[in-house]
Amino acid sequence: MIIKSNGRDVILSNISDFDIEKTFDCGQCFRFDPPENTLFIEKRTVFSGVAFGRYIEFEQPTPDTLIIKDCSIEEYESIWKRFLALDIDYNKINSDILCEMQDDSHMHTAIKVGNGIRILLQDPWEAVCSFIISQNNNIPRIKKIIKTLSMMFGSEIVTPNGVYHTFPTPQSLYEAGIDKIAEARVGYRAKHIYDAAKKVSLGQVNLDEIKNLTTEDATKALCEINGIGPKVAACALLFGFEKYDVFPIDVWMKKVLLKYYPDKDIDFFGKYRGIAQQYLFYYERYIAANDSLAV
DNA sequence: CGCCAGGCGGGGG
DNA sequence: CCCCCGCCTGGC
Repeated sequence: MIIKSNGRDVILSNISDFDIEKTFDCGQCFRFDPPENTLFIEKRTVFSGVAFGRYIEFEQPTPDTLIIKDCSIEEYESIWKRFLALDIDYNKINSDILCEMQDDSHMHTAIKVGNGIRILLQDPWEAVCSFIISQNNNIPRIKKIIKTLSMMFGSEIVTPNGVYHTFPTPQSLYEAGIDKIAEARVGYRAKHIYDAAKKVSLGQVNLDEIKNLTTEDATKALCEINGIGPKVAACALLFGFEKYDVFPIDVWMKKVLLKYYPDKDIDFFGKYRGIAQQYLFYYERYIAANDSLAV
């Protein structure tokens, strides 16, 4: 990978195993979108949004080039390289997954189809809160709720592309209270979001410490928050705490397990089972989407 | 209208 | 201990 700056943007060339569309479209992140005028059918190569308190725009004009707009090399190195997981060798991870799974044929196909997906490293609090919101909910509505909460309780970022808002801090949501949070149309999740905000604000749940715990202990710690169970904890740990050995099981993964792996247990998927899960998840939804187009 | 959407918590068996 | 139901809301 070659890192260069043209004085305005950071330009990465010779990148591999990175697909911006798959990465931002696989249900792990709710705050990045293509420009509004992008047609659904065309390949989407530009995604922009807010993370870590900043507005940022990414463009992948060719498979091996990534442009990070209005960004210095320093900012790339300290924030976006980690966020996009560009410091991680996915070629090696993919072969490790296949090796541990004894070259399982379904996994082989899923990796082929999903190649380029990267597990983003999002802000821990944002991941916790976002996946509390995700329970019993669909992606468009999750996105809408997070946008509303950010507008109500985040701080404003003015950009040439419009006004954006940072993700609300635990403190701002704690101060807001359940009733104000409920005005974002979050439904019964208001008390869950509030409980999370309260416990994180008061230090009853320490997200920095959770980072250093084993996956098992980290899961227990997160489940102290009302509204966090095994599924939400697993997603938060995978997408916000760099825990690759969790295995979120949702309705899609239940289908996958039943269909391809009826007699396997979780250990079969190896130490990168969180990433393996993401490939299988993407693959199953890809098949479902193609089936519905074919009819 | 009813059902469902990337679950969880509480109650009853 | 496990199973199962209700839950806010919006889209179909």
